[in-house]
Amino acid sequence: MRATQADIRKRLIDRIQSGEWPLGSRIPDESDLAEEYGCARATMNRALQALATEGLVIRKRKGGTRVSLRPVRHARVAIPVIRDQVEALGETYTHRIVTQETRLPPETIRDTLQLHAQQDALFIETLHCADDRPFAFERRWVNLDAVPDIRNAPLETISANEWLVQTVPFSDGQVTFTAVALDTALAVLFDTAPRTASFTIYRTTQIDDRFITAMTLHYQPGYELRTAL
Amino acid sequence: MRATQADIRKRLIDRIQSGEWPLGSRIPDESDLAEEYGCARATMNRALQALATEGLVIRKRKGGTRVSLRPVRHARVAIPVIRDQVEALGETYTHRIVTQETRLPPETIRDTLQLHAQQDALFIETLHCADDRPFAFERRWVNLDAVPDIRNAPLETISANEWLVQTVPFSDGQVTFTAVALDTALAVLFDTAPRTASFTIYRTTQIDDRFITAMTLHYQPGYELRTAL
DNA sequence: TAGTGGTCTAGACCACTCA
DNA sequence: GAGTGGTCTAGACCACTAT
Repeated sequence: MRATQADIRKRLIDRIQSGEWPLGSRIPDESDLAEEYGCARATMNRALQALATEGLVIRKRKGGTRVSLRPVRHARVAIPVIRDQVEALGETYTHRIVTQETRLPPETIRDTLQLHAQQDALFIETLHCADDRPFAFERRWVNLDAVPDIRNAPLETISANEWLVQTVPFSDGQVTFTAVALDTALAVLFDTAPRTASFTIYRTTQIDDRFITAMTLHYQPGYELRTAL
Repeated sequence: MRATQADIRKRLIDRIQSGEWPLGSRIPDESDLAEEYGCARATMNRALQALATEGLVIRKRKGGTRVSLRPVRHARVAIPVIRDQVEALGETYTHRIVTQETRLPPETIRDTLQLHAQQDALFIETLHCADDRPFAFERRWVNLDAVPDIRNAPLETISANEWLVQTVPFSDGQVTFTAVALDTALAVLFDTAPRTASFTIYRTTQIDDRFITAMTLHYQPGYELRTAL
């Protein structure tokens, strides 16, 4: 069988793990390795690029390819729509709008969404439930200039989370994971003690330089976000 | 200038965002698109594969390429060595071993590391500090069969975290992010109130089918893990 | 400035999977 | 069975950067 990129990658990793190529050392260049493994340079290039993406090697033009001294591993975390997350657990998704109003946002939100000084924004609080039990609580500000149509969206039927994903798909954004203590009102919602720890995601969404929405999502106590390295 | 994969990708995304290719619709195949954009099929293939990796389109042999109905975004999170994390903040890293002993692990750890019934494992608790302030607290079990040399490692000088990254680099593993309430002892360490919320990472590490270590890492209250979508 | 990786082209064959 | 994506080859030129 012909050598594939995946095979070659494994064999290269072996040479690193075995210590044949120590951390920080320079390894042969693409052309030499391609010849050694009997493949085209393009194939070896793909294999080495994959290793670079994983953080195992560092590649520089003219500088060659080196085994990473400080391999930084990356985890790829899926950020699904909450409905999908609940349904993936085999439970029934429902949501309830707790607050929905158009008003002046606080300064931090105004800065984040890059709004003008006296510009209103849409504020929505949504409780997401799994089998009627609270699953996550969402606080969201929406830039009405960026998505004016949301004024007419049936948010009782389709959550702002879903509506935005369908309407402004493929946006860019920033995500922050953290842990916060639930305030009293949220503790009541989740039927737990005040100050219980909640896994929390803070997220902003934009398309190009147009800031669309800023959201805080508090998950139910005990929620875990899992992934493979 | 010749059309590059990145240019083409942007132009394809535009056609999706503009609604020309609605969610769920099938888009032309590689060869047609390559002809339309005046590039080789391999180039178009790379562009489309990138979109597939981002979750924007779904590709199937014979089935063609479709715009994803439910785009699942992914965030790529770096999992650095804690020393690097602290030093990236411009602070000085130190660590202190709180506990270090070889003993029988609890059942959950025994299962996770796939140890025999009466097999000892190394238990280490480490406090990681930034400018002498507690930064994160690590509880770790190490499979001594997998890395016997750790018995002789100078763990006071180099933390188990760093030693393992250098010794068994490029391992696979599972990562779980969650929020937990600090117990009393940890609250004292972090100089905060008991039950304060702590961003917590649970992680296991393996090479092939060899389980090396299981670790719980409690970050200081207020810690945030940031990334871009 | 020369060596190295980055990436495109044109062609080929293969592997899935839908009809 | 036929259409589509998956991926390899061989060659070329370009862009960065270490020396």
